[in-house]
Amino acid sequence: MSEETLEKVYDPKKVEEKWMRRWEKDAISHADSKSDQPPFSIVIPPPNVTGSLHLGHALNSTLQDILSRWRRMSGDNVLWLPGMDHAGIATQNVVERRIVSEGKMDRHELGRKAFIKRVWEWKAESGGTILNQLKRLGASCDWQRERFTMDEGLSRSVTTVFEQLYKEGLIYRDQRLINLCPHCRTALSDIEVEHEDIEGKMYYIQYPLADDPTKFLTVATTRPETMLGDTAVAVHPEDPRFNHWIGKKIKLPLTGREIPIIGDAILVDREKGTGAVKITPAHDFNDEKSGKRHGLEKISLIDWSGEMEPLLLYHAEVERELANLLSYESMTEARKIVVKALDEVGILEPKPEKHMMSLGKCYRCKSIVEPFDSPQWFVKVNAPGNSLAQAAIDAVRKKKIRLIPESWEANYFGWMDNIEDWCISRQIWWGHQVPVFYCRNCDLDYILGVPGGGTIITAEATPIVGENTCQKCGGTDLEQDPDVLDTWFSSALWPFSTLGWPANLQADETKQKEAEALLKRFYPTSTLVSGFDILFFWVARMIMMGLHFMKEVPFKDVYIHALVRDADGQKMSKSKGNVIDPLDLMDKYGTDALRFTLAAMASPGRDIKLSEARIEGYRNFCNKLWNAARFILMNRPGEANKTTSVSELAPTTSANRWIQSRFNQSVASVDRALKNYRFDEAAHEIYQFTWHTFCDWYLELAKVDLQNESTRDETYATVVQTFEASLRLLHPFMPFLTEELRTFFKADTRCLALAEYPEFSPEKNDVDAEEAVQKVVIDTIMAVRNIRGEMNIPPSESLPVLIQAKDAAAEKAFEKEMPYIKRLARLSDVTLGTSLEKPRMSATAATDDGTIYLALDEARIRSEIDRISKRLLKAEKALAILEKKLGNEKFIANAPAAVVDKTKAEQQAGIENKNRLSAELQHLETFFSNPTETQ
RNA sequence: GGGCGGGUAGCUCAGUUGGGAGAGCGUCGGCCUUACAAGCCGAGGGUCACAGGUUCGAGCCCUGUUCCGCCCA
Repeated sequence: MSEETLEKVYDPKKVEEKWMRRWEKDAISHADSKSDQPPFSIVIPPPNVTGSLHLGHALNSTLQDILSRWRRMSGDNVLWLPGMDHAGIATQNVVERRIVSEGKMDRHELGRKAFIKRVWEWKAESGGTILNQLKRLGASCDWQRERFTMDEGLSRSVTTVFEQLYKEGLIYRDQRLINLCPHCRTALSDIEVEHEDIEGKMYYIQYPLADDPTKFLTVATTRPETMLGDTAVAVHPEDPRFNHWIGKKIKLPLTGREIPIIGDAILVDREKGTGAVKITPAHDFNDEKSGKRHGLEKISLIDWSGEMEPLLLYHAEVERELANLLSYESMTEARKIVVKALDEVGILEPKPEKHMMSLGKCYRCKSIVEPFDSPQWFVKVNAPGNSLAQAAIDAVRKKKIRLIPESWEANYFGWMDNIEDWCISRQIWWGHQVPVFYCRNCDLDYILGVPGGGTIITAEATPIVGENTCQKCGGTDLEQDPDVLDTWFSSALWPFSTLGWPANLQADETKQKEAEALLKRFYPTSTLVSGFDILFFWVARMIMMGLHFMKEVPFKDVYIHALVRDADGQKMSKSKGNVIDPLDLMDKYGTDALRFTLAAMASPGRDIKLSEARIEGYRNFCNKLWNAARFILMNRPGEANKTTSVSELAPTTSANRWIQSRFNQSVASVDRALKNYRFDEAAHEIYQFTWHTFCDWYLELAKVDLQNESTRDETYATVVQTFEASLRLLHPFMPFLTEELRTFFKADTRCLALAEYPEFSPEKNDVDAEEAVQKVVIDTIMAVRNIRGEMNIPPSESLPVLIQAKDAAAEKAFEKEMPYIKRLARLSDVTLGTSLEKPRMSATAATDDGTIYLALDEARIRSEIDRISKRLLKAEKALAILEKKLGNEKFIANAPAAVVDKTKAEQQAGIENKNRLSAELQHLETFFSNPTETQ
């Protein structure tokens, strides 16, 4: 290919798809279960099967891809395992909406079996678009090993885990309050409830004594509608106002019931409210605990839809007229009705009082959740002697698992120390059905049909787990538990279930061997990359399950990244309408630019406010590299082939030696940054090197050597070598562009993705070359440019200068590097020497090795005076700080000698600089006091 | 109420053994310098939220105040 075919501007669209296909064809990311290379494994946080790529995924996957590509190129046997989560509630809702739109009422009309079939059909048709989007992002997952939380193997893992935990007593069934989402009609775990502070109203209700209706206790509540389910009123046992009433009875208003007054020092805070508290154990978590302490009955009022249920109202002995009004009303409606009824009786104290209260909402549908009394399955997380949580805490405390950034540890410990049992049953259909059965013969009374379809099995039924027959009667007529497991239950097993655990249950011997090999090689996985929002949902539970079943941590490092927000720092959400679609950004700026932006902004512990300006900047970076490649191709010797062998190249020119040394140091920085998960630092280092060091300085210097017959070949070779190596260094961040560009310089049939990552080697450091170029070339050129810039001397105006070298050695150095200096500073003519006669009036600049004189015509003397004045002011300021420091005796006495010496040296240099500048200034001013002398 | 993170240039943010205040974008000035105007060269811009303390020395360590964000109760 020649330069004619390279367009002036990089167009990502033309190359991205090609390389996506090529990587897939070459299976660059397929891990070898038998390879002896060091393993490196990552399991992807499985996106929801219903999902489509958002910026969170883009960030998460970009970081994983950078790690994967980096380790792969570094010689590791990399497994990045992709897959999806069945996302129980979310998926069920999606499919259910479709059914409704097709004219059916709801899933119950379809029936469970048919519904699940429909979900699978939906998945086959429209599920998993996100995986293709990940491919577009360049994700180098091992696509041949894609898994799904509901696939056969993973379902086997789920059943195995459930049965074992049950047999260990770590899974149990209980009837208690859980969080009910009335909209999703299912139980939620505690962390699936989001809390929101809202301004509520406090109601004060007078509860009359049963034996003396003239006396009453006033209770305060934010939820008056639940009073129909009260089973006691509590006061503080040491509260002299009320404690003599303990043991008496209350006639519960609006009902036919009498309830006891009890003393409860835990529940009642004497300072707050009225000092008397209504207890509703079926509708409040704290009341349930108090009820348990005092043996109170739980009287529930609502059904699974969160509506007032007539039979329950009857059981609660609610006055019939009121019960009729309340039947099938939501809690919100019920509140209005009950408040009105209380008011009519005249026992509502009118104290309109605003009160901040916390409202629980479903994390899926944002409906208000209700505490609901029902039979559910739980995982016991802190069983004495067999505590899942304690093991998970210890693993992090003993650094078997590192959280990065470490600051998340406090959060992790805080949550784990207070963790409560995990409610894992969900009353939905899409998911792993609880692998528990009940005997229709023995427990028929406990298996209840629910109006509108479905089954409820009460807590009294005896679970049959891992057996085909009833242990009591030997019967085989079994009914499976209708609930399904929390989606997070199966994703908790992801790091080992995806590798084929349990291997002994694989279908055949080949599969078993493969599973064993995978587990042995890739578990524990190396790194988990996760957003902090699922630290508890997912990460903590993987740690518990991994430790329990594999006896080893599931991953060694957890890199926790932040949220991607919009440019104003707002969380992106559909309802706010501020969602930025990463695919749009990829279309507009190219995938590499987006990836690079995300990596460069991924500073630990800080949210990413994504701005398009930043992406645009990195789009420009892509273009810069593209044009560097164009330039290099333009300089390719006609007959040269692509396989420039430069591995043993020992360059001789200063520029060539310099760039090799500089590149080597960049490699070290990038390596250090990546090892510390500092994606931002790695990205900045590569950006800085390729743009400013390689393009801005080196290529400009190389132009000189390329025009010189004797240095041409080595220079072209060095240019290509360094550029190609830079592409490799950059590849994990910008896979598409780097692959494309490398094809012009390497006839390698392998992808760049499989090439070697640059390695730092101390012997490649070249201190002499670095110093020569920095001091003699760069400092000099910058000095001249500063003069030009300040005086607006255009580059087209070539300048003659004098360079006064400070000694013979310096003179030699200037002599040697003069071609670079002349070209980059655009000098027409240079007079070099150690004792030159300087021009009468000139602009001057000093470097370590000499002084540069630029003859001035009269018109520019004024601006030179300005320029020198500015510099003098700066120099004086800097010097003053140093002198103050050195004038402090305590500094001399206490600071380390090295610091003092350094400061003294700086002071010396500062003085010389200042003196030189002020002398120069004086000299320039003589022109105006005595202009004739200029001639 | 408890916990965590943050307040650094006009904007977005870096800045970890305490000793130089930095980057990108934007701004200003000069350039179509034979790869790149999505570019090149130069320049300006900050009492590092506030108040104390430790130290020879604090953006960095300690205490308090304040504002913003998040998590938990």
